[in-house]
Formats: sequence, C-alpha cells, structure tokens
Amino acid sequence: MSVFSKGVETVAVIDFETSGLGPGSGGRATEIAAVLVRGGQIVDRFQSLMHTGVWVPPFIEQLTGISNAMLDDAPPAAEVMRELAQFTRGCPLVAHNASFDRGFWQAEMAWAGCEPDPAHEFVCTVLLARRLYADAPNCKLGTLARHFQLPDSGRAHRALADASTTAHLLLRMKQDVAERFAADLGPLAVDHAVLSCLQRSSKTALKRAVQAHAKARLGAQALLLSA
DNA sequence: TGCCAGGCCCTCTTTAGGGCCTT
Repeated sequence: MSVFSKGVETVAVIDFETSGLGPGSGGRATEIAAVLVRGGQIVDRFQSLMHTGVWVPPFIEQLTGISNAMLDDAPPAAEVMRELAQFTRGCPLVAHNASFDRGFWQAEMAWAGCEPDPAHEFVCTVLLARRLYADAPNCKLGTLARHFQLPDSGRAHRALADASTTAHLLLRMKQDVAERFAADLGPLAVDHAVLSCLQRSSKTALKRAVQAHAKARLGAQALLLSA
C-alpha cells in the first residue's frame, strides 16, 4: 500500500490560552488543548490548565474565564507539555493564527525539556481563510464560526472550545479546497501538505500552487509504485 | 481596556508602512 492510499493522516489542532501576547514579553501558557482530526472527524481530545506561576491580568481572566485561583491547583506546565508532546507525536499541527501558538508551543516545550518533533509543522487557518474566503467579514475565529455556522463547541476563549472550532473550520476548508480544486487534485486527498502549500501561496497563485503540488505528488506516487 | 508583541500579508514600492490575528 502506498503512503497516498492509506488515508490515515492524523493532524492535531491546538489552541493555547495565555497570560499575554507572547513568551518574549513575559507571557506564559495558562491552558492548552489539542484535538486529533482523522478521516474527516475529531477522534480524540486533550485539555489541561497548566501552572507556571505566572500572574494572569484581570482583562485576561475576564476574557478567558481562567482565574489565578484556578491555576493554583493546575498541574505543572512541564508535566502537561510532556503529555501533550506524547499526545501529538508524529502529527502535523494546525492553529488559528499559528504564529501565536507556535511561539508558545516552542517556548513551553523548551521549558519542559521536550525535544522538537520534526513532524510538528504548523499550518495556519487564518492564512488559509484569507486565501479561500475573501467574502468573509473578517478572519477571526468567532466570525468564521458564525459565517459558516460551525458546530457550537462551547465557551469561546477556552482552549478546548477554540481548538474544536478550529478543527471544524479545518474540515470545512478541506471540503472547500477539494471542491474548488477538484480538477487539479484529482483523486489526491486534501492533506496537510496541500494546505501548507496553499497557505504559502499568494491569492492569485492558488491554482498554480495546487497544480504544482498535484503534479509532484503524482510523480512521487508513480516512483513508489514502480519501485 | 486597548493595542503593549510578533509574524505574516498586502500595497506600494523596491524598503517601508499599515492592517490583521492571537491572549
């Protein structure tokens, strides 16, 4: 069986709640969630508050509903990140505004002493949404959820709810990409590599990017089958 | 609360400015 016919690609959609806008400015993670997506559906979930000792400003407490008191009883951040690394091992990652989550991911993993996983390549649903949905009012997660009437995943700005909403958005995007580029992709699945290709291409180069990707994938598949 | 940071994209321009998105 070739790698292209397995159809078992699992991606991990993650979301951090934090005390600030970046680890470089003193921000630390307060909660993390990851949902595993495979075969067009969510197949597993991980969520945990995490104790770092950071103080959460009132605005963030109000925004997320995560209080300093809640974090006092949370498990140590390093312990949570090690569990998360195991939970997501071998999976490409997806996040809404991935540069934000990637910064905290790398910082918290490093503080936990976890080795980087080469499979953890990020795809950003904001970049994809800007490519695919020019008619959307904006590309905020909540706006896109309402725009596409995605399933209600619970309180916004909690990690599991936002990760679940992002996962539903990802599934919607895969469906739309498959329909929009059916002639170029043919029987190839819309996998993480396709989305990575799309998010790096300019709006006007979308079709060329998909065609180039499909051509490369078909060439690699032919090589494998002939080996 | 509002826009503190950082990364990315778009536009206009070719180096820089402005906007979006995340907590």
